[in-house]
Amino acid sequence: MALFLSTTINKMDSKCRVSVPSNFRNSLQKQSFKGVIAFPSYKGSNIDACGIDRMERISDDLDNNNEYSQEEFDLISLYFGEAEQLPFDKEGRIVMPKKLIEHALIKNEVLFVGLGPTFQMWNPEKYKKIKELTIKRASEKKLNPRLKPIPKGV
Amino acid sequence: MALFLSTTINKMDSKCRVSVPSNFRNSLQKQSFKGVIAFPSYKGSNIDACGIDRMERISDDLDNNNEYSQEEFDLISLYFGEAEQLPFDKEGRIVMPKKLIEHALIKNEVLFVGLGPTFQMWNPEKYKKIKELTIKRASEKKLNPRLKPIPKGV
DNA sequence: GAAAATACCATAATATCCCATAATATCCCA
DNA sequence: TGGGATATTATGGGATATTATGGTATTTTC
Repeated sequence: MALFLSTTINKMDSKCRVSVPSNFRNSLQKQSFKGVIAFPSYKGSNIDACGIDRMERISDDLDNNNEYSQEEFDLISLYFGEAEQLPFDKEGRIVMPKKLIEHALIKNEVLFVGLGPTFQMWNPEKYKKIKELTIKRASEKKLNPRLKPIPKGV
Repeated sequence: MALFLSTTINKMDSKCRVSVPSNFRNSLQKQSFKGVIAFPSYKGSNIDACGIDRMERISDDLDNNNEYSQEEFDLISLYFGEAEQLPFDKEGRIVMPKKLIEHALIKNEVLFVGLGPTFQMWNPEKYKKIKELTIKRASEKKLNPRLKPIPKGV
């Protein structure tokens, strides 16, 4: 499974092309579809993304595992419908579709942030605000930003 | 699991390259990503680091374990975004990103401290000060500096 | 045929490789 | 156990490759 880490800001040009950061690209290039799967996030004004591998796994799970409730099933199905398949060009760029640009309020810069098995794309300014808010809320609730004890000696 | 022990100071050159101490390198070289995962510490001006194995476990846990609250999830996600993936060059060096250099106020030397499953990187002078402070506080509180029995698997 | 999408080429900046060296650590055998 | 022989480090610098980013040409699509 891909593991996406770190944060990068890249420019989007007049043709809506953006370079996917090379460290993200490396794991995506190895997958059966050479590119990015992207959705509008239902939580906020950003784009959720991953590689095709993850989609295939979710698809298999949906097919074979009956533990999903009807609501969950419907929601996941919606996701598939909204997913955009964005292939790399020779230079490792993707073209941002208008829908996603509008949803994430992207202007001429795209922030890529790794979230482990997935990553997100943001308008850098929006991201900064949300990040600060998250930290503020966490400190108000006295959440310890340390990772929980991880099973088996991590 | 990697076990990082002892302390070393190495030089950072004009290209921001630093040799990772060979005893640290040995266990990191065996992991699936040959290099170091590094974050700005949330506690102070130093860098927290580990190998990719640890991140993969955390990532899997985050993906499969639904016990996290939304706040916790968001906070951990931030961590992934701040993580830097630093590959070894052929000589066993990593390149320190500007962000981390600034966070840890590193000049031209990097101190590596082993902390068992993880390690830290410091500006040597900062570390010295913190260390002295820690010892002073402990002696004021008459803390017994003996190691406690360590929970299983750490 | 016009507009949009895609492929192709160019380039500056950056990162990585590759080689060299001195210092240190490790080995090995008398 | 000593001490020379060998290997491994940490470190430096120049050559090479990769990235991110443009722009132009060619192909689609309707």
